[in-house]
Amino acid sequence: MNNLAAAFKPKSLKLTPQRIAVYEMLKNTKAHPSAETIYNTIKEQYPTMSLATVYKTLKTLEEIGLVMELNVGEGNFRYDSNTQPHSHIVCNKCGKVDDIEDADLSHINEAVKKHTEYTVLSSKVYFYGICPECKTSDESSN
Amino acid sequence: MNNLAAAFKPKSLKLTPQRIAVYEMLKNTKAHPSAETIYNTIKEQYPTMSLATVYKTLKTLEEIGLVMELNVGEGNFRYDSNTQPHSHIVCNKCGKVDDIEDADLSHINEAVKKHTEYTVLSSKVYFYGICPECKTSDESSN
DNA sequence: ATCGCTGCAAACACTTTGCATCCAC
DNA sequence: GTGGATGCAAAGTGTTTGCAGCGAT
Repeated sequence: MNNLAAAFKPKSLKLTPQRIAVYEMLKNTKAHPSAETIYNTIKEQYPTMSLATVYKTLKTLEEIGLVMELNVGEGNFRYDSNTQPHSHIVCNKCGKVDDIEDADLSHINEAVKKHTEYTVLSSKVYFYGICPECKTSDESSN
Repeated sequence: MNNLAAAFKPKSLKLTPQRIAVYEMLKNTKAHPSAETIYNTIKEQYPTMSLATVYKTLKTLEEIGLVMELNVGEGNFRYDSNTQPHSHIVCNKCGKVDDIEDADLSHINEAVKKHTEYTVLSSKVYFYGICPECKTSDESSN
């Protein structure tokens, strides 16, 4: 939350309970939730919270670099409060999204510069597969 | 189009003019168009074509592996008739999407297996940057 | 002739916007 | 006190679906 205050002050953004709740919720999960999921979670404690506010807050947080949007190809966005470069893996069965933090993929940005005339600024890498839990339930259903 | 006939016959899918038009249009462009763009292009020659048919056709083509969906994070899907593994680069200025075909990124699937308990099946890599055309127009506007 | 495909319109899911009220500063 | 934020509802996108008529096999 100190993160929030520090980032908000110079932009004269207001530190509202709703914004704090959205950011704290994201900080405390590894699930990369969608706006809808964030809304449903927070609503339990902030019954007045509206989905539009969640969207507006996420957009604000993204603009100041505290949150990043993920798009794993489901047709909606997921959000991640880890803004360090890292890749993600999606379970093709249950749709879960996990971080992949330790694999160093930073060299691919360098590698690709030899093959394009674009100025390369960033990259997003998504892996797809089957998570351990779904592998286990596969076995039991066979 | 022989591709189409060959892929359709065993699945008893019908080879309609609309489906041919969608697939040929995708085969003849490098622009990774959205469904809407495909629709607008084809409509000139097939005025009766409907957007719903474009969507249905793209879904069918994807299911039989003749087309792949791209999701560069715009909130819609783009389509690519090149189903060989390759990555894409998106211009942050004009939104253009280009193929990156020569950079060998296949090793990242192997690399990531050391860092996850998922069974890794596939990956999607998107680079973001500025395309040569937009770099040039930047200079002239400065 | 059959069964799948088309095309229209309506429905849907996700996200954004307008605006009156509210509250952090 | 003021200007930005909230929350509702309505509108906007992109995509999917239902169904009657059509057309490829």
